[in-house]
Amino acid sequence: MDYDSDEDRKERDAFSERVKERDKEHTRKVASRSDKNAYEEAAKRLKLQTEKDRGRLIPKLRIESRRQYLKKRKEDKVTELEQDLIDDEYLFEEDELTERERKNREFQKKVLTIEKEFEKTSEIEKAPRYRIPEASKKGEDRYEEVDENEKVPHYEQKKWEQDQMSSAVFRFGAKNREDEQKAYDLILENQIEFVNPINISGTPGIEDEDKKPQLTEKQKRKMNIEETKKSLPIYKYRDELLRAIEDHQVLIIEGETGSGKTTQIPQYLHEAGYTKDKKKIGCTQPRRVAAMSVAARVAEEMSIKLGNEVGYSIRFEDCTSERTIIKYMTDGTLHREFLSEPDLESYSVMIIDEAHERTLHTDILFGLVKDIARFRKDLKLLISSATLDAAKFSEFFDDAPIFRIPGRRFPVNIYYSQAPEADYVSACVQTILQIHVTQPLGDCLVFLTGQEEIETCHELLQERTKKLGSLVKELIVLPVYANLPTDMQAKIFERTPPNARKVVLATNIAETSLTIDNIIYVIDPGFCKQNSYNPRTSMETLTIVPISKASANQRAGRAGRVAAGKCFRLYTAWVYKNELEDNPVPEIQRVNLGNVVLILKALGINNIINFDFLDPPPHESLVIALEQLYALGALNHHGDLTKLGRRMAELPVDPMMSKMLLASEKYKCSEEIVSISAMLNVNSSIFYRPKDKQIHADTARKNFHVPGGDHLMLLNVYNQWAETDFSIQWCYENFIQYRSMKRARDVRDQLVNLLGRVEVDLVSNISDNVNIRKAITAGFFYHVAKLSKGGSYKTVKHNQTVEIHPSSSLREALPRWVIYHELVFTTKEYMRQTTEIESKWLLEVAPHYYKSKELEDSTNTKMPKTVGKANSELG
DNA sequence: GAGCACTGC
Repeated sequence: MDYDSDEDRKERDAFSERVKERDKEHTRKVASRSDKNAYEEAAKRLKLQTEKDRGRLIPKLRIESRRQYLKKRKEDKVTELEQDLIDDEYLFEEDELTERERKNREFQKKVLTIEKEFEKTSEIEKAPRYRIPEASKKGEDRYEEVDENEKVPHYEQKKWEQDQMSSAVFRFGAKNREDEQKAYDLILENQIEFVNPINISGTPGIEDEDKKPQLTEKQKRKMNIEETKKSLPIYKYRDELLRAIEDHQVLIIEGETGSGKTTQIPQYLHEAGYTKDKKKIGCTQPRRVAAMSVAARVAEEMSIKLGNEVGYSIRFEDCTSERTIIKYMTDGTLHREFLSEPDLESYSVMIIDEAHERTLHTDILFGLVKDIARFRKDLKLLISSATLDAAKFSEFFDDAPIFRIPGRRFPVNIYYSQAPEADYVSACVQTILQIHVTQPLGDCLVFLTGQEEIETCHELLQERTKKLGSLVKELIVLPVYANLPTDMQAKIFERTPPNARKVVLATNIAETSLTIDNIIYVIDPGFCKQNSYNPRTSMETLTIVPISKASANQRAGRAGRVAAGKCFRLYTAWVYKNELEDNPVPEIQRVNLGNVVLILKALGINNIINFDFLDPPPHESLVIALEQLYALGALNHHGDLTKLGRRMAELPVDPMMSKMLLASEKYKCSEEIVSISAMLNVNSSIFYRPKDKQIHADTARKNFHVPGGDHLMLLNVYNQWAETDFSIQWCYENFIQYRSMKRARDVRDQLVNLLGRVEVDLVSNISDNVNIRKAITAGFFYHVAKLSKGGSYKTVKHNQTVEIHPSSSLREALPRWVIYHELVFTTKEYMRQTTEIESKWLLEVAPHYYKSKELEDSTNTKMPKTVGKANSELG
C-alpha cells in the first residue's frame, strides 16, 4: 500500500534498503537459533516480502506473488479472522472504482455485523454484578433492597453472615469514660457495625517483634548489610532455590511481600556464576520507581556504584554501562528492547517480577519469553508472582514447577460491615470517626475512587471534626492522588505529630504505587475507577466498579506493614465471598491494542490472532487493531508490515500518532507536530484546577485558546512555556502542572531523537496552521466527525452521536468538520481534543479510506457556519 | 456546560 507522493518514494526506497539490511540481520539472528524451522520460516518470509515489494511496482508480478501467498496461506492455516481481514482488502491499486467501492461496502457491512455481535456480548457484560445502592436507607431496610430474583442468595447471605457473626463480633463504642461520652453520642448515632470473620495471619513469631518494634528498628540500623541479607526469609532457601533454577529452565516463584526476592535472587544468581561470559541477569518491574530503587539497593548491598555492574534502564533514563551484569528495568523497556534484540541474546536469566499485576507489557512478555525459551535452552526464566496466580502461570509455562518463599508481615484483622452501605463516602467518614474515638492512635488509610470523592470526603470530615472541637484528638486529613502536585503529595510521608492521628485519603495509587509507613488501619469501601476500551467505537469509559478479591487483600495488607493492623471493609462478608471477582480484568483485555499489535508485527510475529496469550484479548480488539493498522498503511494487504509500519513501530506512541508524526515531514511542520504529540501524551493532567480556584483556572485556560482547535492550543501552551525557558513560575501563574509539562518536554526530546533515527527531518512552519492540521488529519483520519443537528456531531466511521467536550476551545465555534484525538464516555459521549478541518483534506490525505461521495452532501449544501451555533441555541 | 483511577514505552 502506498499513497504518498513520488518524491517520498525515492527517499523511502533508500530507507527500505537499510531496513532490509536490518531484516537480514534479524534473520541471521533467528538463524542462530538452533531451531531449523524458525530459520526456514524467516527466510521464506524475507523472500516473500521481496517478491511482494516487486509486485507492488509491477502489477502482473503482484498477482503472481499473491497466488503464491494464497498457496502459502493455505499451508500455514492462517486463522479465519486474519484471513477475513486479508479478503476484505481495500484494493487501493485497482483501477476499477466500482470494484473498489463494492469491496469497501462489503467490508463496512462486515465490520457492522461484528459490531452488532460485540454490542450483544458487551450488553451482557454491562449488566451490573454488584449494585451500588442509590438511596441511603437505615437499619434493616438495607437488606430489603435486594429484589425478588435474588431472594435465595439473600437468604444465604443472612445465614452465612449469622454463622460468621457467632464466631466473632466487634463493636465500637464499648467504652464508658464519661468525659468522652458526649462525643461518642454525637459520632456514634449512626454507627456502623462490623463483624470479624477473617483475619490474615502474619508470619509466625512476628507478633513478638511487634511488641518491641523500636528495638528491632535500632537493631536493623546496627546490623551490617550482610546480617540484613541473612535475616531475610529467602536466605534460608538460597541453595534450594539455586538448585531448582539449575534443574529447571522455567521456574515460578511464589513469594509474598517482604521475602526479599527482588533484591536477593539476582545476587544469588550472580554468585552462582550466571553472569559468566558477559551474560546479564535481567529483572523487570512494572514501575519506574521500583526499578530505580531496587537497583540502588542492590548496588549498595554489593558495594558497587550504581550504573556499573548493577544498573537500571527506564524510559528517558538509561543508567547502565557495558559492565552491567544485573539490570533492572521496567517491563515496557524490555518490550522495546525486543525490537533490537529479539532473542535476548545478552541475557542468561530473565526475571519477570510482580507478574501477578498483569500489566499489558508483562502479559505480552510472557508470550515472547515463552517462545524464546523453546529455542534458547540456556536461558533461565523466573516468573515471580503472588500466591493466587502461581498455578495459572505454571500451567501457561508448560507446568513449570512452583517455588514457594514465605514473606514477612504482621497479622491484619479484617472487619466486614454487617449491612451493605448505601453511601460509601459518608460511611467512610463515619468509620474514620469511629476509629478515631475508639481505637488507639495509629495512622489510617482510606481507599476512594477519585479526586472528587476525596475532596468531598475531606470536606465532610472537616465539618464533623469542627463540630466535635476539642473533645477528640487532632485528626490530620491528607489527600493523595496522582494528579495532585508533588509538594502536596509529599505531605503524606511527613511524620505524624504525637497525640494526633493521620488520615490519608487515597486513590488506587496507595494500593501498589506508593507505600505509606505506619499505617495501622485501612478502610476499604470496595470500589475503584476502571478504564475500559470499546474497540468497535474506539471509545473509552471510566466507570466505578467493585474491586476484586486480590485488590481487597492487597489493600488490607497495607495495614500490616509495621505492626499488626485492622482493615474495615464497607461491604459484607457475603459480598466478598460471592460477588467479588478473584482477580481484576487483565489490562490486555480492556485497552486499545494498536501499538502492541504493531510491535508484535515488527518482531516478525505474523499470526497475531494465535499468539500465545496468557489471557487472550477479545478477538475483535485484535481484528480492529489490524484493520486500523492496515488503513494507516502500516500493514499491506497480506497483513505484513510495510516500510511505513516498520518506521511507525520505532515510535513509542499509538499508531495514529506515529502516522501523524511521520506524515508531518511532508507538510513541513514536524517541529510543531512533535510538540503536539508530546502534549497529547500527557494531556489529561496539563491544566491544574483546584476546587477553590476553578474560575481563575478556567480563565487562565481560555487565554491559551487559538482559532483552529485544541491541538493548536496545546502547541500554543508548549511554545509559550518554551519561550519562558521552561519556567516553573510561569506554570504556577497559568494554572499549569509543571510536572506534566516537564514530562511533555521529556517525551518531546525522545520523539525528536527517534524521528532522527527513522530519518524524519525536523522542519518548522508555525505561520501555516493549515499544514499542521493536515498533518494531524493524515494520522487521525479515522477520528472524524461531522456537525449534525443541535450542535452534536456524528462520527463518520460509526455514525455515532458525539459532542465536543465542554472544555474544548471549539465548544462554541462548532465547525462543520472536526477531527478528535479520543472519544470518552463520561456523562455523555464526548470528543476530547478536537480540531477543525476541511472535508476535502480527507480526500487528500486518505484517498483510500474516504470516497468523495460520502463527504459530498454537506460540503455542497451551503450551510453557513452560524447555523450550527443557531441550532445549539435553539436546543 | 463538564471532569481525568493507575501504570508504562
